[in-house]
Parts: sequence; C-alpha cells; structure tokens
Amino acid sequence: MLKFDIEKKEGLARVGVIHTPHGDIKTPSFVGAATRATVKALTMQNMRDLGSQTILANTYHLILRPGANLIKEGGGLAEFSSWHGPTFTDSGGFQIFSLPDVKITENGVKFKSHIDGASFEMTPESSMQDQWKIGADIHMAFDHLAKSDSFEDMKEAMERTHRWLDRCVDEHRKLMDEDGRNSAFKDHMLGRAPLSASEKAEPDHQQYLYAVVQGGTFNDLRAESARYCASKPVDGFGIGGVFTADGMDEMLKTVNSILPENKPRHLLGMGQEPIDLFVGAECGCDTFDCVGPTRMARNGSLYTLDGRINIKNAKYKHDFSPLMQDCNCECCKNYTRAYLHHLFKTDEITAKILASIHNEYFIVHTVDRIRESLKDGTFANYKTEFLSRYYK
RNA sequence: GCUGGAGUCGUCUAGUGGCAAUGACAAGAGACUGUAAAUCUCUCGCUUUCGGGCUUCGUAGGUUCGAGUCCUACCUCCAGCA
Repeated sequence: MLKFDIEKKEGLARVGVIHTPHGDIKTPSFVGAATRATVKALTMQNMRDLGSQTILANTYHLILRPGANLIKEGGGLAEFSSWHGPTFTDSGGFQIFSLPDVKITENGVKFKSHIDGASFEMTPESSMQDQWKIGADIHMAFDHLAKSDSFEDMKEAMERTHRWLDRCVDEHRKLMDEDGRNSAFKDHMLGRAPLSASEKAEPDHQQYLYAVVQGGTFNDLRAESARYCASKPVDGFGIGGVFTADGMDEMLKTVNSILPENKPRHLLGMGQEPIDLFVGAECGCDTFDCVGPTRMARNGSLYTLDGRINIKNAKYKHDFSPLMQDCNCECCKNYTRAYLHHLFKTDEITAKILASIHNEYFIVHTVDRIRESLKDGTFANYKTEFLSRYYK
C-alpha cells in the first residue's frame, strides 16, 4: 500500500505526505503536467528550481512515442526523463476519448494514432501493462469519459469505469506479482525459500494504482462512484471528468466524504484557475495537475496576484516593472514586462520558457502556500485575501 | 533621350470590365482546465440606428450602365539601349 501520512486536518482539507519510491510529496501539491515526459518549454532542472515536487506523464502519448518498452529500457519514467523524483501517469483514457473515430466496446477502446493513423486498442489490461512499463510511481485506472454530460451518458460511463476498474485492479496486482516482487518473494513462490514478514509486505519494485471517480455533475452518481472506488483495494483516487469550478465544491464534498480518509486523492486536470486549487484543497483533494499554467504561458497569458494578464498587449511595451512584484521566480527576479513583451512579439523561444517558469512557479507556490496556511490555521484568511484580489 | 516593364490597405502580394478589392506578414484584441495546442478565434479604408452610407488601387482626363482592370496625357521607379 502507498504510504500516506496525514499531519493535520481542517474539515475535509488535510496536510500530508505521500511516500513514493522516488521520494516524498508534501500535500496539497500541484503536479506538473509532463504529458510526453517533459513539461513543455521547461527542463527538469527548471522544474526542480521552481519547486515542483512531482510530475504527471501520459500513457497515450508515451505508447505512441517513444513506446512503453523504450521507457522501461531507459529505466522508467523518472530515470528516462532525468526527473528522478515522484511521478504519476494518466491512463490515456482522457486523450483517447477526445480523438475522432474511437470505437468503444466493453473490452476497451479502438482508436487510430493521431500521428500516423496506425490502429491501436487500449484496454484496462493494456493500460496497466503500459503504465507498468513506463514505471511511474502512481498509475491511474483506465476510465471511460462520457460522450455528453447527460445523465444517461454519465451513468453509462461511470458504470463502465467501475467494470474496467475491477480489471485494472486485477491486472495491476498480476503485474506486481510477476514483475514487481523482489527476488526473495520469487524464490518463495518457487518453493526455494521462506519469506520474512517485511519481504512479504513490501515488493521490491512497487508501483501504485489510483481508482478514478466519475459521475459528472450528478452528485448521486458521484457518490455511487466514490463508494464503488472506495471498496476496491487501490492506493488512492483520481477524481475525473471535472471541467469547471461550477458546483465543484459540492461534488468534491460528496466524493471526499465517502472516500477513505487515509488514501490520497488527486483532482484530475483542474488547476488553471487558482480558485480550483483553493476549493480543491479545502474539499479534501491532495494533488492536482493541469496543463493550463504552461499552456497559458506559451500563449502569453501570465498569472499575477491581480489576475492573469496578456503580456502581448500593447500596454506592456514600455512597462519596465517585473511581471509580478514579490515573485521569487527566475523570470520575475531578472526580467521586466517590457522585455517579456518584446520576446513574445518577436516570437523568441525564450518568451515561452520564461513565461512557463513563472506560471508553473505561481501555481506550484500557490498550492504550497495553501498547504502552509492549512498547517498554521490561516487558510480561510489566505483564501479570502487571494481570491478577492485575484478575481476583483 | 529611346524601347520595354511596373506603380493596389503599414509592408509584400492577388486581381485582365460587376470590387471595399485576394493571400501573407505586421498591428489590435480574445480564448485556452487528466495537452493531436510554441495553438485557435475575431478585428484590421472611414462611418453606421449593422440594412447600409461614404471615400479608395501613382495623378488628371476619357470610354462604359459599371473601371484597380480599357484609352490618352503626365509623374515616379526598374531594366536594356543610347
């Protein structure tokens, strides 16, 4: 079982530490979106420097290129990418469901590569196998995204997600026993040697599985999904299919009141808007990932405590102040808005690098400060102060 | 000086009798939430009660129902010849 220590609780919110084979994650924490085993425009050293604790890569993208086997050959995601720290993989379900011409059957999803049109089929088993090879510390179960937000489609997607979860759990356990067990365990299984308690308890090559809660905007479905996922022998939970902050707090309260307290919860894909992170943490989510901060950055939309600004706007041409006062990121400590404006207008690659450093830092540190404020009991004040200024 | 060619929105460019006029860039603004996104959308002569109205394709005339497109003259630029 994935070790998760809770240091402090406040309502549904909690401060904790997830202990992974590649290191600890202090939670709540923002996870950098490293879809193709890289955070776009940033090096892993950039990510360490800006304070990121962990990254999340994507199984769909990695099986197309460079292939799960190659990442395994390279020592697994953390080593292959030189991140060396804790890692997550998303199952690929979300991407595949966004492709045109997908054929969904009970067995899995048939789709064509967006790169060369080659036909693939991903099933709960194959996603688990690929994620095992990719070798992140924490894997997501292969879930089913609803094709619309109608109750019928949501219910169907949720129920299939549950059936697929059972298959994910079985496959994950099988991989653990075949590949993850230490040599002592394997000797034991072959009748060669007895097994000590610690050897039995802790495989040598451990990877962990999160179930994914579905149910869309229907809180009764969310509750049903949370109960189902909670009943399974998984290490934590992803909360999927959330697209807007509207009603998210109620949904998260419903779900996180049902999920067992002693396992971590990851809010999938949310965190472009700071309010998502405050609400998410307040309602008991421990980790977040989102492509928003880096995508916004590449497109010139940059976070400040007074809201996002578009650095390409003409009004910043002569603005020689830092992007954001009192920001300790490499970008704000060294460069002016006028310079960033110039880099964007001239389409220099450095524009995207500096902007990504800032936006990622901003979101990572906002969640870090949420964690600190929960620890010292000032969360409510921090939330009010931050949100009233940011969204004024 | 002669002979050819060319002058169209900030720039380059399409256009060969129905045109406020093509495309690109530049400019201005917006979007983006488990990344087919260093992407996409809108505006880009002036004006409007969004139906339209007005003024535009080097300049000035002309032919025509209608001219950026045809004719004449002039101006400027380019090439070749003197």
